[in-house]
Amino acid sequence: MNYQDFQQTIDISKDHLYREIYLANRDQIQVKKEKTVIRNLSRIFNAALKISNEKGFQAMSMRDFSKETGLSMGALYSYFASKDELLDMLLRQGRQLVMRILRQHIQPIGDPVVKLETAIRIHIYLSEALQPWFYFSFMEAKNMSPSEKEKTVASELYTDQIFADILLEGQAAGQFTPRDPQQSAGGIKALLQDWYVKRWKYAKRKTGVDQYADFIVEFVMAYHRTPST
Amino acid sequence: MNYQDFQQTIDISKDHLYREIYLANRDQIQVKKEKTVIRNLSRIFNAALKISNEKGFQAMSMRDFSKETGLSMGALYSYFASKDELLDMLLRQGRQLVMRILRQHIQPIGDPVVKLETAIRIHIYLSEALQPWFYFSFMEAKNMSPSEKEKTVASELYTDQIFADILLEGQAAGQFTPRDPQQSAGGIKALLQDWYVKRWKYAKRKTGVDQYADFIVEFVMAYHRTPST
DNA sequence: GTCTATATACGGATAGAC
DNA sequence: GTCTATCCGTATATAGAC
Repeated sequence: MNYQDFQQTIDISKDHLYREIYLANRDQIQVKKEKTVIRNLSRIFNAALKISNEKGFQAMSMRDFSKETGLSMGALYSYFASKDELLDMLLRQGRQLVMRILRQHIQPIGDPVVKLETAIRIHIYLSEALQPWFYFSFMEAKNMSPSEKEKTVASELYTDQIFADILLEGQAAGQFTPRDPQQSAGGIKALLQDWYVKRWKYAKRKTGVDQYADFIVEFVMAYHRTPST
Repeated sequence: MNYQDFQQTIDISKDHLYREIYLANRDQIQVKKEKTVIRNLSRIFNAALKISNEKGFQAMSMRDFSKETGLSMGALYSYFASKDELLDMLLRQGRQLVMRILRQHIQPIGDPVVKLETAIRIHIYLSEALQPWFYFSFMEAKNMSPSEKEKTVASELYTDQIFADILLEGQAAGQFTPRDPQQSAGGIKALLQDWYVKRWKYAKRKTGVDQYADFIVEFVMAYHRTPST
């Protein structure tokens, strides 16, 4: 699989995304016309990610935000109860989408070597497709409400565990070198995160997403398919 | 070298650190008694790093800050002209210290294989010794003044280049597998950064700094001292 | 050198008109 | 559904007493 193949599978999901978000947050949202809500939620999410990724969520004033969305401050507050709740909504909905896509792509695969490569590629491709959200979630962890913070931590540990499990399985089958799976999983995650955290660097060097994925796969495989020292 | 060896070399530098900072910022600091300045600068730096690493530099109010330092707001403003200048001073002084120690330890080494291992270990040990500053610098990059931001980016690229140069040298000598040195250097940096960015995770797993350094060295060496596929 | 008290601006949030 | 006008708290920064 390469990035283009992946993109096609995710575009379908994105079509229904804002409708889902609307349905999941019906109680909070005071506006009732579905079409309006979907249009404005899309503006709200995009604007929040854009401004936050430039200067941070806290530094984004509601006046900045109002300007970027094209909605008045009064109108905005009929979509969420407070700025903090907007933050929680963004994180919650993004996390759900990410988790769903990850599971969809990784679960069906049997062979550990193929599964490891697929898990790496899907992570990178997904963080490319949803780069603003990934960066946002990474940088704003500090500002989250305790309950959201907890879920973000849990989600980080969960994806670590996906990799650790694949490695364990492959070691049991004799396909991978014996290494500490937890430690390896952490290392892999660090390499995956660099793609969306240091985007400016890779843009500057004109490194493409497929090129980066190839590199990480080789790097990781060299450690896990070589006799240990 | 292990972390304990490293610590002894850095403690000496730390003794003179605040005196240096005082001398470098004499023009800005209105207080003239050296002993007082050094004592208060130490409080100021530690408090700023502590609060910022909990909730971010912007979210740290001058009232919080005053409480943590034990100095009144009026007194604080005789050590820096504005909150933004405090941020710049913190970053500038930290960067200088980090660069100096890196160069000291890495430059004298000849053999590329030893040099690569040493560069990795020194980076990790240094980020352990100065963890609050490293985390701070990483997370606050967004809020920096344009000139500071530029210097932080330059510093990131500079340390990338240190690794790339070692790899190139080793490849020329036939000691390393041919790989893209820029790409490898970026990957190594990502692994090094995880140690101070995800400290909570390693603390939870009780992974020690020497254990982490051993892991990264093995991981990196597996990729660079194996026949390429 | 350090404090307390305060000037001044900007933040999030809401009420009520349209 | 959306807008404008405004409330009120809290932010940074400073002036002047000690």
